[in-house]
Amino acid sequence: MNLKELSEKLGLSQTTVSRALNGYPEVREATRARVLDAARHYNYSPNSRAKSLATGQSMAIGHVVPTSSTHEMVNPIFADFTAGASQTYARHGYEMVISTVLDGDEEKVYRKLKARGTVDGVLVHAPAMNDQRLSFIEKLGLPYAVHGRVSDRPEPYCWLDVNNRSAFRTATEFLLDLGHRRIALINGREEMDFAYRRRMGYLDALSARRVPPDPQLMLADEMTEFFGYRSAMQLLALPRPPTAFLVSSMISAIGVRRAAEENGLRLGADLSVMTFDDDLSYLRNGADLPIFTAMHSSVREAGRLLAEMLIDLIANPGGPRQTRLLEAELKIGRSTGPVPFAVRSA
Amino acid sequence: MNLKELSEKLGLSQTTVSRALNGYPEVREATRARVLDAARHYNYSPNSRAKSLATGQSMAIGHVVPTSSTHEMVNPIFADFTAGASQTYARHGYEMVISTVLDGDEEKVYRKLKARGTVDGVLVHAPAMNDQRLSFIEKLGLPYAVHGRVSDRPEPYCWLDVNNRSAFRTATEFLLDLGHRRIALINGREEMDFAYRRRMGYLDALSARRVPPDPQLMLADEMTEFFGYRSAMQLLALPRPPTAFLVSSMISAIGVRRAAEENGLRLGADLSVMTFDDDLSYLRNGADLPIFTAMHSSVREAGRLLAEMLIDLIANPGGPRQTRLLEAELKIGRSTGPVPFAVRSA
DNA sequence: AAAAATATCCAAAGCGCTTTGGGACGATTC
DNA sequence: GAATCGTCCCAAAGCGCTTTGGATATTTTT
Repeated sequence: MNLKELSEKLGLSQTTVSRALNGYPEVREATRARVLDAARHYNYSPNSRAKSLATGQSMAIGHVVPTSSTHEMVNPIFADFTAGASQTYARHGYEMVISTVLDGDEEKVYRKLKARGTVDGVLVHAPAMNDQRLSFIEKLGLPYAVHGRVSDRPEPYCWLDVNNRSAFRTATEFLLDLGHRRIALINGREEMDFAYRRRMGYLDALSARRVPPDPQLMLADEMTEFFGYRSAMQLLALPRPPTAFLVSSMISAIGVRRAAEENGLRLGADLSVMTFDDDLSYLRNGADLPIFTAMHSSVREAGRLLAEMLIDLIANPGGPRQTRLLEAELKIGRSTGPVPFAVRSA
Repeated sequence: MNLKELSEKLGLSQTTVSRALNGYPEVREATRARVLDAARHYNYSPNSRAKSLATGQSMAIGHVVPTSSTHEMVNPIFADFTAGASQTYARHGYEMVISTVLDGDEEKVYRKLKARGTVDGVLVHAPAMNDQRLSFIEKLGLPYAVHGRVSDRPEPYCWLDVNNRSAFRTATEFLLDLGHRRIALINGREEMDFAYRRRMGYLDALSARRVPPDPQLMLADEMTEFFGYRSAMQLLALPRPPTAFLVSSMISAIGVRRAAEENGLRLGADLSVMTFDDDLSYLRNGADLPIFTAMHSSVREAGRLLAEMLIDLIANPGGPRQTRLLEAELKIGRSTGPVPFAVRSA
């Protein structure tokens, strides 16, 4: 069933039917009702390709996900973020188009997306420090919104980010208040902008208390379970091991917990662990009492909001670039406690 | 830059340029080379909407992800599965379109996808027992492939599945061989087809050894960390607690480990835990020695393969429905061991 | 009652591509 | 030398929609 057939059934022109369906005023209400009824009855939906071609809008938004051929890491927050974004898209009649791309092929993919008219805009994930992509996408003239920020980018652009710096400052202060002085930072890869900001927050808090940072205690890598485990095993074997761990993700924190367990250390008593909780749906941080003391911010909500901002930008390309900084919330759980007496007195 | 402009620059007709680009034989090789050069030079990519309209193919495949408004659960394997599928799509020039949908609206979404010509086929996730979707999609005439199977469906359809039954039979036998008799099953929701099959495999092994199943030891729910934790806490508090846990997902197994830890039980010594390892990229089951003894099968590889099968089906709609059953592999880790002596002698 | 304004509808062009049905030309065959 | 056959190219139709620029009734205004 297409527009032509539908209009023939109704004894109307395609013009009138199209206008009736799209809410234009040049059609009598009685006629519009008749058209809508018929459309429902015949299960008519306009062909999206034809519509796109005619309007010049694709009503789709692209997410380009980098996938290295070597480590094949998929960001664990990706699923929840896109689920949030997708809800917004659905509400506004947009489709979500996802492409994975090998490192280095990114520009080619963005260029194609633009040239082929596949999408009306793109959502940029996981920006690195001084990310090259943004100025490239900007030059292409493709509307875009960034999940995170790019340091050293003076040009305005549309972004939404968690205040990673203040979150990690708060977390570090919390641990300092408990008496911890040797606090390990298990961070994400520090070429990533968010990881860099987190380290800054951690250092802010240390220097405010005149605690000299120990480079031995600061590790950074892909935030897997195994990285958390390996880092903790290594640090706990030091002559003067850390008494607290600040871990950039729940997944890695779980690895830290495993290492603690193997060392016979009880969380919250012998060892304190804090983490950043993205509120992943399959990994909720406890129902009543949180498993981990954590800085908490829903990545799904971030997806919903940022999608909204991008849609606004597409609708209003000349408008100002919206930005939004979310504050993470401290949630105290069972994984932290005061420095053990043995260490304190040592 | 569109086809018209490109052909004008070349002094050729649109027909010839189109044919040159699409590899048709009616064009001289010298001309084709000239056209390809120009296309590269001007960064020309054909508008995908126009192409779709002309060919009737959308070169896109839909993934419809159910999202309940109440629990908002995103399947943790989703990201890895789609990453795999997406690689295949990219290789074949397909786009991946993802829609989330609230419970109950599924038929509407599939119908729209078909009527609007947004996709050439769909990939069906997480089929339930006797899933209604398949016959509906079949009736719509939309090519589809299923990740998993649907019991009690006599009609042929394209699917790829892990042999869940044999995997859980093997796992249970492994635990029985270690002397365990009270083996808990922490399963996914048993309306889901895969969970039902897993339970069957578990029961197969028990009955082959004449171990009567204890309904108290069989729990099923959404496979979150918390569900694993809560289940284990509950079961370990029984008068005669299980000595082994067979857990349907790594995430829940991590929850079980947390419960074991809180009860002061060492994995592999005081308590055995086995799980199913989908080889998620952010949750690799150990580098050298696996954390958990597990049945192992890569869900990313599943995505790659199934996408390939769906593309075949779209290219050859009259052809036979391909099916594929993957066997999971037993990987022995540190989380299992013989029944503790205290229990054995009790 | 005539003129102007408004409401309601339609024919046709156009979005950028593919594909059908030739046409022109040189090479081959009889 | 005419008929046949490939080779190489083109004009135009068509995919299903939106939208422009009227056309025709119907009201409203003067």
